[in-house]
Amino acid sequence: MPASVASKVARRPVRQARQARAQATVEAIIQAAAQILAEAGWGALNTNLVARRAGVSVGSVYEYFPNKNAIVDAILDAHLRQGEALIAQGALRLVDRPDISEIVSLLVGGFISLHRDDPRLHRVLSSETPLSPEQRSRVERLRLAIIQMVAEALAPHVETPELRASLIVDVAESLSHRWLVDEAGTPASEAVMAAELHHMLEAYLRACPAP
Amino acid sequence: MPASVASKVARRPVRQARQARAQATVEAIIQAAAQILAEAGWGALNTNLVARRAGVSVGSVYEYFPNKNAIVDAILDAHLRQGEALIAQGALRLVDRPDISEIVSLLVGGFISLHRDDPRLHRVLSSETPLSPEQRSRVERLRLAIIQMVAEALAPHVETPELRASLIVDVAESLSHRWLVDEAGTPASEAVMAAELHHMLEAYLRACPAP
Amino acid sequence: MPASVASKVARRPVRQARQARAQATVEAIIQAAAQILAEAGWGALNTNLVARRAGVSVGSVYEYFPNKNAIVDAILDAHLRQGEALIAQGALRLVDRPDISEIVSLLVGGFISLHRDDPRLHRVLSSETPLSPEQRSRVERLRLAIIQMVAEALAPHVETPELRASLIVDVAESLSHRWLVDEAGTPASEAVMAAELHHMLEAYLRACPAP
Amino acid sequence: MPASVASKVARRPVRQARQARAQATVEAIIQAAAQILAEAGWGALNTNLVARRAGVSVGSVYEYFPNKNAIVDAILDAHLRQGEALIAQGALRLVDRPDISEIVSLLVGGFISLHRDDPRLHRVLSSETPLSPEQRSRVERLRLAIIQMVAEALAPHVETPELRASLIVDVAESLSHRWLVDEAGTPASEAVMAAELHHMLEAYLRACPAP
DNA sequence: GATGAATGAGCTTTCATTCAT
DNA sequence: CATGAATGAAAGCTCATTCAT
Repeated sequence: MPASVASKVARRPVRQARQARAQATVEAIIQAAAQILAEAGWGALNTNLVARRAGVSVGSVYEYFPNKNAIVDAILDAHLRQGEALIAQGALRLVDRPDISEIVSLLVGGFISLHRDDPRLHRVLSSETPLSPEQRSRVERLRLAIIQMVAEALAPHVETPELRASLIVDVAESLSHRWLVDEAGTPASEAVMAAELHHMLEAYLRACPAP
Repeated sequence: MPASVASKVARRPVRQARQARAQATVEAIIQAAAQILAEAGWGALNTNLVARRAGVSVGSVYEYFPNKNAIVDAILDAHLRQGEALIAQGALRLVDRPDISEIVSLLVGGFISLHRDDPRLHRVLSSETPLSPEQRSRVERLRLAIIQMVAEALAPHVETPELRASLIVDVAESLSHRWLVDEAGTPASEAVMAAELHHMLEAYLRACPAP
Repeated sequence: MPASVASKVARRPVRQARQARAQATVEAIIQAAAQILAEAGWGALNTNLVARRAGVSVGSVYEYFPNKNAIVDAILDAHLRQGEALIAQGALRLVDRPDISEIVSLLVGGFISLHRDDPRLHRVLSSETPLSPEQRSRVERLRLAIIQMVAEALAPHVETPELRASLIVDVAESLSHRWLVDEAGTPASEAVMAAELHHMLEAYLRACPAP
Repeated sequence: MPASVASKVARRPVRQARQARAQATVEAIIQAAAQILAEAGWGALNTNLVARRAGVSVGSVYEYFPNKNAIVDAILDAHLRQGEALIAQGALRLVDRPDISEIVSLLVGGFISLHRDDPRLHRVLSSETPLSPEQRSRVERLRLAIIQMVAEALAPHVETPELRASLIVDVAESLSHRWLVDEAGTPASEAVMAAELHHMLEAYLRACPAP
C-alpha cells in the first residue's frame, strides 16, 4: 500500500476529529453559559467564568463567539428552536381537524411542557436578559406563527378565529410561564391549574361571540 | 460588578430625608434613575449618570441610598404603591357587592390603566432588572392580595372563588402587560382586545365549574 | 463675624484646591506618559503603566482622558503649542524686514532649538506613534503656517517666495530633525553642520532663479 | 504584546526555504503582511490576519518566521535591498566622472523613484513601525554608503566633499520623502518641486565654501 | 450636609505563540 | 511539513463606592 494513499485515507478522520473537538468546545461553552445563567443570573455571566466552567480558555470562547452577547444569542437560539420544533409537531397534529377541546389540550400541554424545561434558565432569559431588537422580533415572530397556526385550526369552529387564537395563545403562554417559570403561588396543584386553564379557554371558545 | 460588599448592605435609606430640600434631592435621584431606566435600559444605569441627571453629586446619592440597588428599590416601591392604591380603590368599590361583569370590568380596567403608565420603564423593570428575593416576594404578595380581594368579591357568585380569582387576575395582568408593556402585536385595536378579554373572563366565570 | 459669611469666604480656597489637585493629576498623567514614550516607546505605553507612574489610579486616567489615544493627543498638543509659540516669536522678529541671512538664521536656529527639546520623545512621536488624521492635519497646518510666514519675509528679496519658502522650511526642519532627533551620524560637529545648512539655504536663495 | 520572549528570539527564518513551494509560501506571507501594513497600518498587523491573507495557516507562518517582528524585518529587507540596488546602479554611472549637475540629477532622480514605489507602505514603515536597533543601524549604514558614494563623486569638484555629500543626500532623501510619502502639500507640481530641489543642491555645491 | 476627585476590582477583548493531530 | 484549535498574558476600559475637603 503506497504511503501517499494511506495518508490521504488516514487524514480524513483527522479533519473530522478536529471538527468534532471544535464542536465539543462550542457545546461546552454554551452549556457552561446556560448553567451560569440558570444558577447565578445574568449579572454573574462573564466570559472568563464561562471559559473556566467550560474547561477552555477565554481565547477559545472568542474563537467561536464574537462577543459575550453572542453566547446568550446561541442559548436563546436553542430555546427558540425548541419552540419551533413544538410548532412543527403541533401543525402535524392539527392536520386531522381536531375539535375545540383537542386544540386547547394541545396548546396548554405544549406550553406546559415547554416551560417545564429548565425553568430557572427560562426565567433568567425572560426577566433579566436584555434582548436585542433582533432577538425580540424573533421571539415575536414565533408567537405570531403559533397564533396563526391555532387560528387556522379554530377557523371551522368559531368566529373571529384570529382574535380568539391571539387571546388563547397568550393566555396559555402567560399562565404556564407564571406557574412554572416564575413559580408564582397557586391555590391548587399544577394539574388542577392546568385543567382550570383548559376549562377557561374552552368556555371562552364555546361562548357566543361578544356583541 | 466591582463592589463585592454591595449586596450585603442593607437596603434602607442611610438617613431619613426630613427636610424639604433633602426630599427634593431624593425625588430628583429617583426620577433621574427612572428616566435612564426607561430610555436606555438597566445596562445604562449607573450611579454617576444618575447623579449628573439628577443635578446632584454622587456623594449625595450615597447620602440617601446605600447602594445602586436601593435606587431601583425605591422606583419599584413607587410602582408597587400605585398597585396598592389601586387595590384600595377597588376594595372600596367591591364593598357594594358588584356582579360578575362589574368585577371583571374593574379588574381589566385596573390593570390596563396600571400598565398604561410609563410602559417603557415598566418593561425594563419587568424584563431586564434583576429583582432581589425581597422585591420578588413583595410583588408576589401584592398579587396575592389582589387575588384575595377578587376572590371575596366572587364568593357570592361562583364556586371555588379562590381558584377562579387566581386565574382571572393572572390572565388580566398578563394580557394587559403583553399588549401595553411588551407592545406585542394584536389583531385588533386595544379597545377590542380589552372587550374580548372581558368577554373571556366573564364566559369563564359564568360557565358551570369543571368536573 | 457671622459664620455663614466666614464659610463662604473660606470655601473658595477649597474649590481652588480641588481644581489644583485635578490639574496636578492631569499634569502627572501627561508627564508619566511622555516619560514612558521617551524611554520605552509607543509599544510600552499602556494606561495601567501610565497610571502607576503618575501615582494615580487607572480610573483617574479615564476621568480626564476618554481613552489612551487622548493622552498622546495631549502630549502632541503641548509640542505643537511649542511650535506655534516659536512661530509667534519668529513673526515678531520678521516684522523689521530682516535680510536673507537673518531669515535663514532664524529658521535654522528655531528648528534646532525646537528639536533639541526631549529628542527621544520627539522621535517616538514622529516615528512610532500612529497619528490620527486630525493630528496629521494639525501638524501639516503648522508647517504651512511657517512656510507662509517665511514666504512673506522672503518676498522683498527673491522671486517665487512661496516656492522657496517651502523648500527651505522643509530642508531646515528635515535636517535638524535628522541630526538631533534621529541622531543620524554626521561628518562634523553640530555647529558645523548647522553652519553648512545655513550656507546651503543662503546659497539657494541668492542664486538666480531656475529657468 | 503577550509574548515576553519575542524580542529575545533570533530574527532569522526558522528554516531555509529551499523548495519552490516553501519559497512561494514565504513570498505570500511577506506580500500579505506588506499589504496589511500599507492598507491598515502597523496597528492592524497581526499574525493570524497575515496567515489568512496569505492563504496559509498560522502554523506555517511560524514555520518560516520565528515571530511577528521577523516578518516586518523581511519586508524592510526587501526595501533596503532596493535601495542597495539603486546604489549599485548609481556607482556604475558614477564611474565615468559625471559633473555636478549629473550627480545631483542622479541623486534626486534616484530618491524620487525610490519613494514613488508603494508610498503608503513606505509611510507606515517609516512613521509607525517600531524598528529594532539592528534595523535602525542597517538603515543608517545604507545612508552612509550612499553618502560615501556621492562624496567620492563630488571629490573632483568641491571642497569638503564628505560634508557636502552628507547634506545633499539628506536633503534629497528628506524632501522626496516628504513630497511623495508624507504627501505634504506643495506649492507646485512634483516636477517643478524636483527641479527646484535640483536647483538648490546645485547652487549649494557651486557656491564657494563657507568660511 | 454636600461635593466630586480618586479608587481599584473586575470585565471584555485581542493576539502572539504553541502543539496535538 | 502543514494545520488551526487552543492558550493565556495582558491591555483597555467601566463604574460602584469612598473620603478628604
